[in-house]
Amino acid sequence: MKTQKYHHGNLEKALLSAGIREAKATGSKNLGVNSLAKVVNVSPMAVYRHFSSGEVLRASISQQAREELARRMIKAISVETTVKNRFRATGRTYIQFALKEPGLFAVAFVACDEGPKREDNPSAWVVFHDSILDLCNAGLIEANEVESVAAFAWSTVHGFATLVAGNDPKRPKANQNAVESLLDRVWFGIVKGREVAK
Amino acid sequence: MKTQKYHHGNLEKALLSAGIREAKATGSKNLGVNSLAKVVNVSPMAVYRHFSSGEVLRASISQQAREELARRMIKAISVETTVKNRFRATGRTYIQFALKEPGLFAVAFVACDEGPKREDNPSAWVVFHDSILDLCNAGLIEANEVESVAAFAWSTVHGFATLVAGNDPKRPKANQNAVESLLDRVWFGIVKGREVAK
DNA sequence: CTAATAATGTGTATACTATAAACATACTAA
DNA sequence: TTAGTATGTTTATAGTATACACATTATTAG
Repeated sequence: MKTQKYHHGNLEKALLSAGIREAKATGSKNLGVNSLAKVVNVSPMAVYRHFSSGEVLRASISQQAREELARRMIKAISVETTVKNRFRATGRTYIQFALKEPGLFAVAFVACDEGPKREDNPSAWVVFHDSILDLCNAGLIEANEVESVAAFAWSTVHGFATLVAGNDPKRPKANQNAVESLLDRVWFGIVKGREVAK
Repeated sequence: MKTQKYHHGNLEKALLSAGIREAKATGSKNLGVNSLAKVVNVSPMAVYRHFSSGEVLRASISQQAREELARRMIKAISVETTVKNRFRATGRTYIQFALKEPGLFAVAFVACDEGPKREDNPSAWVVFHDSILDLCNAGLIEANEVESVAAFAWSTVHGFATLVAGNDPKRPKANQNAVESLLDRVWFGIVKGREVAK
């Protein structure tokens, strides 16, 4: 058994890990300074040596969650062979993330500043946006449509994920067919009927 | 000046009104039991005579916000003359609500149970869903597509509204053109390229 | 009309949470 | 080794939710 050292070793990382664990289990509840400090066996004030406030701590946890999503999207893209399929894979992964990790998803997009911003770490938005730029490079959409398409596709996928991530039984069902049907409709919206053939 | 009566008169309504006012001004901050009690000049514990907990109070305020949105959608629909335009009006109003009343919109859909549920009061979801049933009645979509279309259209509009309601400058712009372009794409996704003519 | 009772509000007390300030310990570098 | 810095703890303050007991008013039954 390891004796309780005065210094934790890597409290910052421990807090973020604990936050992610709590988020997976219970969403945005239990992400308070005191409760997380207790989880990692440290006094509440120790947290402030690494995060200037509880809000900042939660924002960091939120970003960790978004980076996890981005990693899954990148992985999903890597096995696809066409720009269209890569694009669909990003959307599919996004929605599946919300379904499989509703707590993490909720934390990832709670009042966050996620948007078209390139950070050091993989950003879900950037991965998504890049897949749309690829559609443009492949000639499937016009250059002046990129932002419009991005807003539309991101909105649909994010909206659907948000709606299905809630555990309210009255929300839209999200079985395999529902997701693929949604992605079909997104595609029609993107190409505006120009290319309806599969 | 009216003397402070021991009984407030209609504390429940006063709390909800105060909550809506605070929500318009600052979103979901300042919707605590103590702060709202102070706003209406009543002791914190008085709140519990009308709402069993702070969570229940906030859920009621949230529902008020959703009903306000539903009223605006109904009003917008009333001046349109075609099923397609009525449908577009619901989406447009939804997005404009998020733009004009970001605080109210945030409160309306914070961890709420909004979904396909018919309540006594006008529900935004029901208004939206009905406009899609009308598309079906008009023969623009098939009966077996109704739920798929509803999930798609609601997701897109809700997702876009969510993204633009945040005041992060890096989010999608939401000028007139952006909104109409989004609604165009939703329409293509609904009819799946079958009817691309305006 | 009056008295019991129900409805509604207040005051006090407890338990959390966030965080400031002062102090303690341990790591690092001169 | 020692001074300085980084990282933790303790203590104290303020805010929030809410249980419990009590006060006041409204309503209703006799």
